[in-house]
Amino acid sequence: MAYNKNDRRSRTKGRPTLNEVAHRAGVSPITASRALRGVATVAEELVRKVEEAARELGYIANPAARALASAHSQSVLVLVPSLANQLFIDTLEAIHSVLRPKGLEVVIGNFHYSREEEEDLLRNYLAYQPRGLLLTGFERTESSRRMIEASGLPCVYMMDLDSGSGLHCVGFSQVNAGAAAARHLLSRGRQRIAFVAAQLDQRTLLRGDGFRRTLQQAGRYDPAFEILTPRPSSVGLGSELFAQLLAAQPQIDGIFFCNDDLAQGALLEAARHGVKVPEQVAVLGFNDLPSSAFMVPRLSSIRTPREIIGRRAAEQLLDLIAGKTIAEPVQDMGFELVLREST
Amino acid sequence: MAYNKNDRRSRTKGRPTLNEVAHRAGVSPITASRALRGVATVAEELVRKVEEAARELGYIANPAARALASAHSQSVLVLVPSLANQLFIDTLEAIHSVLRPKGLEVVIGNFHYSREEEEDLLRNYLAYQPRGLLLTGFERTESSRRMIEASGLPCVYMMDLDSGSGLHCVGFSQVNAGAAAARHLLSRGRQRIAFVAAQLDQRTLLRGDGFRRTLQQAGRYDPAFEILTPRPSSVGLGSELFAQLLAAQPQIDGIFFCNDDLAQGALLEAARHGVKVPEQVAVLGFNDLPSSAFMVPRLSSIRTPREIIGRRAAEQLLDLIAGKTIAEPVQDMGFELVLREST
DNA sequence: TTGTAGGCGTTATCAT
DNA sequence: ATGATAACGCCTACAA
Repeated sequence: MAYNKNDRRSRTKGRPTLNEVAHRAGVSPITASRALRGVATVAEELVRKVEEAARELGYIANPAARALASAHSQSVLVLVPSLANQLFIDTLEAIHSVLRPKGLEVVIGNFHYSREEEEDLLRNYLAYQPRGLLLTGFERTESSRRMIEASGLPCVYMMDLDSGSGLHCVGFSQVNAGAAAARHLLSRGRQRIAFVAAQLDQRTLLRGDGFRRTLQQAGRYDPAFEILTPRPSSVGLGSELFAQLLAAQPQIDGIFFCNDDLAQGALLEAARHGVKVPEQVAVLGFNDLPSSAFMVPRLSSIRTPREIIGRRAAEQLLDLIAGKTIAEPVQDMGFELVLREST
Repeated sequence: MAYNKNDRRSRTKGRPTLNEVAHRAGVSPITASRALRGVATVAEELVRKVEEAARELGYIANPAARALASAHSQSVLVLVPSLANQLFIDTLEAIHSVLRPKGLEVVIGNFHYSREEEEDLLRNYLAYQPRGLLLTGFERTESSRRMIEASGLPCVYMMDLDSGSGLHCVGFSQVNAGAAAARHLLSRGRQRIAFVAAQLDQRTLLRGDGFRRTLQQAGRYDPAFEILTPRPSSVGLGSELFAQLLAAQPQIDGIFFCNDDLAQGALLEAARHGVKVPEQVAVLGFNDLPSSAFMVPRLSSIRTPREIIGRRAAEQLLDLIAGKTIAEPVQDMGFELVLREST
């Protein structure tokens, strides 16, 4: 019997193909395919044979061929604004932990807080035909929105909540979190309360809104007590802004920082200048990063449930991919005020 | 003229294909392909036409089809041990900045300091037929080594140096860095010098070796002044280990931490207990993370050139992919002692 | 410089 | 329950 050129039984180099597995198992390629994917009805014994053949050959499916034939890859595209913020690393880990066991690859796109970059990432990565999308927040370009819509892909939005839109989202109310921060500082008897924010992404701004509104309602809002800068958040920036704020407004007795790294920098700067925290000025952070608990004084913060958000968002996406209807498209995971020594 | 079923001129749904671009430009698909990739010799005017057609159609090549036909994707696989360490984020950013403009996608694999996980990642991601590999360090399983070898892919090793092997690597001598740390502490007149390390990956251990050897040569080595733990490095752990070490060995007057986060934790713990740094005990970190410069006192550290390492490694890989011969397969990027207030 | 033919490895569709 | 056949969209090889 002559082998035709498509027959790979005798091939000795390169990775094994489904064909070879099929031959070794004595079945047709399509049966091997089905057996390996656990779909449809394949006789138990055949499944066993195929799996054995695959194992012996060290067979691993070619994702490109698979994607081409099925018109979709086994990946999920996750877009985050930064990798420098531990917040998103934690989120990614959580996502990973639920998607990986399901055989889905997590493709990470870092858009550096740039809407244009996010748009580019979408344009490029959508071409990979991912199974679903995990996006951060609701703020993006019109083009991005259209591409997401046009892709028809299941999509879950993380970190923020948006009840009106009908979008699937898992997060917490940024506005409420900001309000809670203000209420806490107020409850500590603080009178002249500042807000310091960097990066100025949508969520930061919403936090600021909630914070500001609460202060206003308490008759304690002063726009001079606000520093907003688009510069990237960091410990160094926190030190700098703290010094700047206290120099300009020495009477301030409470500060809410939009992220823990800023607050940590403030704590450090305060120590350097002998400013007593919380006696002279209370410092409240946001996100509760791991190191915050070890600052001097230990930083009070608002803990955001990024692990749960990541997990739930991934699970919800899994359901969407499976075609299930989501009972609760808007999942509020809340947040937690973590009181330590700095407030 | 009847359209055959392969003819997509009239197709109205789904993403545009190369065929459609070709038709619109009035050329054959292969010419369109060549024009878009900028390969071979295609008449300038045809290139223009094809590009215009592609733009009008919003054409984006299907990576799966491309990978299947060409037997390789447009991705580079980068394997790092952690995303929680800013060190690797910086490295990834640098890699990104050189590979992205060349049209290469950076696929990130986080192996969580686990050799087994790295092996899994290789097994899975090699199936994607990346153009090249960017790996961290030299420590891995035999299987991993074999897979890398068998893949025949260009590969550059980052962070450490290994002159004997003939492997391409970009990094610095971990041993020398450890030695430099010891020499510095010694030069500060420290007599009882400790070494605190977590994670215990190969590079950390090598740093320890260099550090230890230098102390031994100076007659100042005491094994009781060493804490090695496989637990993950963090600020909190640094605080804990510092307290533990000083309780057990109060006479210690200098400590080298294998990573800045540990050193930062130590500084915080010292402040909490009124231990004077550097008067009573000098604290030296490693990597020089951004926040270290803002600690109280400002942390002395050894700055590792991860940005340059990432960039150079990526550039070297690009050369390898292009089939160029590398003049300097081993690139020592050095390190820098950053003296601040803690030593 | 351009085009033709064929195949890359897998899965969907339709039979059996 | 299993298989034959034909795509999937692009690129390599070779031919013109």
